[in-house]
Amino acid sequence: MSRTADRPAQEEALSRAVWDVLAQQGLERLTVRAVATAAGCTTGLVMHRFPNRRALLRHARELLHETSRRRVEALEAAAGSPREALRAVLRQGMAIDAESINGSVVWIGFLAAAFADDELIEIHRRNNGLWRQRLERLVRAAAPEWPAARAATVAVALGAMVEGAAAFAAADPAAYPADLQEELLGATLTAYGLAD
Amino acid sequence: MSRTADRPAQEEALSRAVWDVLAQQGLERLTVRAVATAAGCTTGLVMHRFPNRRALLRHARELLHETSRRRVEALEAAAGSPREALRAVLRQGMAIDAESINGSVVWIGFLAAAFADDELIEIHRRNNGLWRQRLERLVRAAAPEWPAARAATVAVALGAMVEGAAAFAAADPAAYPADLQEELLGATLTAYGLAD
DNA sequence: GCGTTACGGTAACATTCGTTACGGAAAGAG
DNA sequence: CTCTTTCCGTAACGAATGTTACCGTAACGC
Repeated sequence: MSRTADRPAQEEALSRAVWDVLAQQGLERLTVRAVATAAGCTTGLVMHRFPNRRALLRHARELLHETSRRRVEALEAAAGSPREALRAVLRQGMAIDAESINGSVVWIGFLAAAFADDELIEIHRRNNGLWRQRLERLVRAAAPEWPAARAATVAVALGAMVEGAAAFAAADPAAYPADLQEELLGATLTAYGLAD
Repeated sequence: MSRTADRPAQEEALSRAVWDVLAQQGLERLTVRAVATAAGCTTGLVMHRFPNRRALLRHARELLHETSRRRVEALEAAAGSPREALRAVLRQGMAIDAESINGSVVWIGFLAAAFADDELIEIHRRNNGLWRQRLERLVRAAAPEWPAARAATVAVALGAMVEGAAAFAAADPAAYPADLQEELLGATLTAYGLAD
């Protein structure tokens, strides 16, 4: 063999470049050239790592999910109680600092792109289903006395509220500051009887 | 003068074509030619009605807001009680049939486009602020005994839940059917003590 | 009926897109 | 040191984009 490039590391760097472009320039300017520029390389490397643009987006979407899954599992493991775990996991889905605001913008960009790409929408649905299952499990642990149907409904309601709040905050951070979002989460958990 | 074209009607038809393309092909395929084809004309008419593509998108976005505002006000006027009005207004924000699912897809498309267009994001923020004020007013009417801060928080929480649920349903209608969304709304209103 | 004027379709423009092909260069094998 | 193999930047391709210019045409005033 000759020189060996660290392909996984390059693929991850390119995926992060996809996130950057999506966060700072939007879906319409998410071109192969823009990604290459953001990654500090040329289109040559991009097209040698991925067969085409769609595969690049798919990889970036999968890696985004994987990253957030790892973060969520760490939060869950670090939590002192089921209700603490539920709150922490929901909280990380909101857009409460510059990084998570960027994350929400990227999330919305991928969602919009998915409507024009069957494979992206498939990835979205699978990940959303896993997210829903996770929330359901956390709610069941936080309220063991509830019937299963109640836990399922409340889990989706909580997930939807967090997702919507993150979208609001991503589009207008000044109007939806961090403390407002924290208050939303606290009020909602309290309303459902899931606060500490 | 010579022949007089019904410019407002044409502009509305073109805006509706923008919605159609956004709903059926996604933001990435939202081109001037695609809009013209969907409207049954050529790019010539489009570019004679709007100075450029961005102005076309802006008009379509404004008209979308105006349309939904009228629908919401009709629901509000037809409601028999403040709580009925609140529920009806929130319900119409969800994606419970083919038309409202399309509406949610379009809404997400415009939001994603707004991140790359200062004027679009400005329109979004203004409309979102009006939507927030409306919900706040409806919540105050539905729970007159609440302090203002409580009403404001709950209004945003309700709006975020509806928006998130609509996004979930738009991306995966089979996993988030109409009755599930109705149940989400009912459970959330009940949790806040705002159900009938 | 005729001339004028706005209307909008046609076609072209430069630019940018995704993708492909090529070639120079760097690193390991012998 | 040399040969070989992999890596990736360069440059080009055709297609598609937003936008502009042009021109036939249909309707209205007279």
